[in-house]
Amino acid sequence: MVKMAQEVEVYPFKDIEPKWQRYWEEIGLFRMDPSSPKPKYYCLMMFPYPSSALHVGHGRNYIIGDVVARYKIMKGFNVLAPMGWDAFGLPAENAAIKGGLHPKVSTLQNINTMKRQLRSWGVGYDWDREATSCLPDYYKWTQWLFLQLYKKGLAYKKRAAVNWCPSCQTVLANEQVIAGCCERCDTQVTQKDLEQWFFKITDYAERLLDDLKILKDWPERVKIMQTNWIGRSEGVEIDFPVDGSDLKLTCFTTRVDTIYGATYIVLAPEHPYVEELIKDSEDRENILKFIDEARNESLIERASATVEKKGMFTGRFVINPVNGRRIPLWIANYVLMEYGTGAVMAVPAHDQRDFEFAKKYGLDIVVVIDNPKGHLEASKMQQAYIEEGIMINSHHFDGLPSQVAINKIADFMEEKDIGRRAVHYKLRDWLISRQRYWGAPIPIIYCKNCGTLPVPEEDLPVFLPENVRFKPTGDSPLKDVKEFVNIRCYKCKGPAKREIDTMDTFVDSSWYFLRYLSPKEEKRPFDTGLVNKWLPVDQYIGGIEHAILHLMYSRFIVKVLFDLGCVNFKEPFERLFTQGMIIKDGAKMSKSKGNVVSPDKLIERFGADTVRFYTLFIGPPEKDAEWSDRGVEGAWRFLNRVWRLAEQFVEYKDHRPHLGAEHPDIRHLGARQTTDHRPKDILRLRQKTHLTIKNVTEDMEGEFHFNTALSSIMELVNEIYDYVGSQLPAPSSQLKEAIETVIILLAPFVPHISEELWERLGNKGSIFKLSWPEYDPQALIQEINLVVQINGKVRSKVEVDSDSSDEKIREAVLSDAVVKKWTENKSPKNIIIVPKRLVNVVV
RNA sequence: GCCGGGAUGGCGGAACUGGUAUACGCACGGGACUUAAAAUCCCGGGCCCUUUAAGGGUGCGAGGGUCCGAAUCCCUCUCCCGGCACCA
Repeated sequence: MVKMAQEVEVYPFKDIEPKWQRYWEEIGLFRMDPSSPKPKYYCLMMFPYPSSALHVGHGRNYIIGDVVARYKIMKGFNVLAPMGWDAFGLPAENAAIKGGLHPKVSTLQNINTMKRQLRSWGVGYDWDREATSCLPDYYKWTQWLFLQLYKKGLAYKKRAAVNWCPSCQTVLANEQVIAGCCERCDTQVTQKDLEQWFFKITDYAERLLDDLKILKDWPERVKIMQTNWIGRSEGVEIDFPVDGSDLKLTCFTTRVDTIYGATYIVLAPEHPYVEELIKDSEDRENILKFIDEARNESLIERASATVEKKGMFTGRFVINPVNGRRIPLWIANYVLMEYGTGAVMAVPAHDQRDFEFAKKYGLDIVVVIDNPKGHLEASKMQQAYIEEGIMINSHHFDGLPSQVAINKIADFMEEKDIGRRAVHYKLRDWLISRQRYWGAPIPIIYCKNCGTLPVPEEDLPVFLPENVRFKPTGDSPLKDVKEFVNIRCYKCKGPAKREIDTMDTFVDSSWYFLRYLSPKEEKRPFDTGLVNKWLPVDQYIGGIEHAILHLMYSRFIVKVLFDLGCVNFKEPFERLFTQGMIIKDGAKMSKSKGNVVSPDKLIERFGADTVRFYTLFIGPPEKDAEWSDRGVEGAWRFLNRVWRLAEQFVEYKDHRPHLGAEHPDIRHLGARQTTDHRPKDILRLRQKTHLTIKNVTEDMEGEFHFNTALSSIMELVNEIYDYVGSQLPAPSSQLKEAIETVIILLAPFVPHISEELWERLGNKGSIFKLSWPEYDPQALIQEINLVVQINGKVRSKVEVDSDSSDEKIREAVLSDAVVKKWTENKSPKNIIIVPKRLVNVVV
């Protein structure tokens, strides 16, 4: 760590930073003005869960967002940059169970800590619009949202095998299970049969997929992840009559071209027909035992492709409807009830899983698609042939290419009514109930007479009782709160019970960006007029970890609201930016790993602007980056360098003596006199100034490559130092412009020091009231160095005017001494001139 | 296994639609200032060979190709990171 001698003169960030933070609040820099005629810009950061303290990794998100907001303010937009709190959730409740504070108390405390931290970073928000999801004025409307889905039939309760986290003592949505483990605590997830509330997101699968095309400014990888998660497959559902029974088994396949090669059918152990089908089997006991074992395999075992495929013959047969072949019916652990129909037609010759299974249990293998590169012999195959080919053993489809047959067979089946085209998705419905306390109560009551009833909207909110006993039981602690649970039915006035589960916090976060437009609204969740004016969000910024969860749920909820006529847009987020993580010692920062870098200490030592600068300079913001304390010092040095430069200029401006003997730096600068190139140097300085404006603006408008934007500004500062250092500069408009440009371009990144220097240079008012500078294309044109290559190798350079004709350039190049040396005795075959870049002489 | 993304000095990373590879910063070496240090300012640097100077060769994970010219385009391969993972 650095030693910081007290006597060293450094810029006074400790005075500057609070001063300007106060000033921005006073002038309401971040207060959105509803009556402004300026174009709107909704800049949204994913609202955080209020944990005890932020580290520099969290800071990256807010700093990036703050840079964007400040830049857009300078570009003349009416910027909306709100902030809120995703304040329900497990950690606060778990802390309470361990004997800590009540979740409400700890959450509100954490919010205060985080607000202080955000402020100390110089990150600005329109705090009048703050929304906190754990407060009744917010969750009232989360409950309202539930009721809307309920009314539309999009919220329903069903008994199902669900993911259960034994550590969190609650169910999880499919999206919250990562490789068979809980996304929060990494505990292995088990299966439980429970009655749970779901949102019918599967009804929106097609639209969630299709509308990804609208999202042009989303990272491709996020769209791909969502596409894969939705998992659309086109195929055919085929009915297989069970021999000696009225039952029909329907199988879904994407490879109907292989139907003639189906040699057996496999059912999932959970398939509803299993019981009926095996009731007369001699082997019934063993089959039931097998099913039981398969169902008890953990998710991780079931999900893993490497687990051994196991199955049992049911003793029954089904009829392949295309050829009348009687084929055996099996039950196997590798068939999933949740996907397709829970019954699969097996074609061992053309599916690797079926192939392995058939080999293991001695089932028939029939080739129906031949490899054009060499005839397939079922008995000799080492693995399934899954590619396209020529149809064989398939009656009148023989000889067709399989990719043609696939459609013809589907037509044929629809004609004969033995099958039909169908689309299936991997996406499952969203399980939203949680057996936990710290969430929005699900607004449902159960009446013995009237059944399941939604709480009337006028009775919202269903208040979350505060006086509860926290214990990890697997049931919501609300179960024991009698005055909460036991109520009268509003219909029959008889005794009724409230739903005791609360909602997944992802429901809270699926609509918060609408609440910001009218956070104090009491009569409705949001002001439709304002929301329609301000949405979609122009720029959304957050972590890649939400690529599927939050971002898909929000898209779903907005589409539901669109269908309800509550909003007039189909997608909530126009442009998405996902920033990378900050890594320390090779790992994500976390308390348990002990590698957390606290921003508070760094701000204390170097100031917020240094932390901001380094965080932005560390690398491209969408990529992960390794934190380096040394790098912070580099940022600190640079800001001091800017400070000294500007301070020096303040002295010029005032015509005060600037070569004071006491000040070694300036004495030194004055002492170095070289030949006077001033007119040329001044042009070069102006060129660099305008080139920097161009580069920085392009980085701001493009992919947010703030690291290169800052590099450009540093180059300009170096150029100014060179200019100032090589002569005794008289105050000039070009030098003034260069220094002012540095300060203005730096403003979105390091706002405190920029405001202060701007003021010290004699300007009034906030630097953010200026408009962003535009570059002068004329300033970029001047004499240029053309690189001269001989046969593609750099050998020399010539200086020419930027508007020289090719003829002139050719002349200049051929008369160059180095070129002459290399082309001696040879005449140039070809001379390639790349305008403003290089000349290649081919000999 | 499938689908993405990536590999550039000692390190983080630049390089516009193919056109001076290594900008900017960190670390390092040298110098100035200083009693000294810190801070600051200036200079230096891919690697190899040669050298008084200058110069030459080579170099963007590996190998090949297209082109006057390739980090960038094409083919083959290696490794790393992320997502999905028995989806029929």
